[in-house]
Amino acid sequence: MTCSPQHLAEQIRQKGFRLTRQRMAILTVLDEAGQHLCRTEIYARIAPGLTEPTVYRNLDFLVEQDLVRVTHTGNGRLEYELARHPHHHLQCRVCGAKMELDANALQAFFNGLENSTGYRLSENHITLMGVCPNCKFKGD
Amino acid sequence: MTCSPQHLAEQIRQKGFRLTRQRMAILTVLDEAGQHLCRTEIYARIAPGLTEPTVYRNLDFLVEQDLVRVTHTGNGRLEYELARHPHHHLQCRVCGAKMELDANALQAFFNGLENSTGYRLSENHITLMGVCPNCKFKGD
DNA sequence: ATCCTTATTGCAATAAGTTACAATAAAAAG
DNA sequence: CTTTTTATTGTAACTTATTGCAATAAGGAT
Repeated sequence: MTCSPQHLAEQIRQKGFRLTRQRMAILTVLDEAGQHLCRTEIYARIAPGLTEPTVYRNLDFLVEQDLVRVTHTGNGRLEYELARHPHHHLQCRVCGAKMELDANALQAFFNGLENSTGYRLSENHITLMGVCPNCKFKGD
Repeated sequence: MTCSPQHLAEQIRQKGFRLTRQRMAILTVLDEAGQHLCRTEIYARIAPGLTEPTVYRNLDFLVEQDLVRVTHTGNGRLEYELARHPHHHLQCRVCGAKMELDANALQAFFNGLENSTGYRLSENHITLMGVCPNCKFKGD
């Protein structure tokens, strides 16, 4: 896997930044979780010895460096995960179930928008809200 | 205009909720701003006498009732505006310029996703990030 | 291995946001 | 108009997030 914590750590060095135990700890937590976590969850899971400002600042840093991806969920919170394969999310606003949308599924749409607006679209990890088939059925 | 503060206020009553001066004050601030505002900005602009919990709770309430629309911007903050015509935003991550995307421009894309996923997509006000033509030119 | 440089961290103070619950007031009924 | 009901608000305590700055330690140089 090209996105192990070790690999990401190496990228921090290559970009000319310092690899600290604090940054390593955050990457490890995200790796072991294997899913989106919000800031407080990350802070809670991390081994004692890191302060909140450090954790939050480093999350911002890792996002800026494209080593961690951030998305906003239905509840308005930001959630973080290691930047593995690009994807988006579709979340049910009733039961909260989430499904991944492959980035390719949105590519054509993004291309069309680039043509019509002149913008270059980049690094959008979006979470769309909807109602899943299950809850839709119950609702009817 | 079908979305004046007065009209929205009337809808609150029609839905069986109470029209309080606090709710009216929030709608008025959003109306007079005529643009997205984040929570702290709204709280700052509002006439004295409203408390933070009241402002924030009512923003949540108004969003739930579809009278106010919320979107997440590039900086991770949530921004609010009166629910006028449905649209989305495209924001330049370099200079911050924003442009509106008409909801119709995304309709075909949403329809396709509904077919392939089985989800019903509802009330997504999304903000896509990109680089505007201007900044793209300077960058090259 | 030791010394430098300065990016990064921790601390302390502050600001922003949340929660639980008692007090208030909007709207309906008499 | 007065009373009643209960949705809504304000208060106070608490949790989470941010900021400025001095102390620390990562990584390059000697």
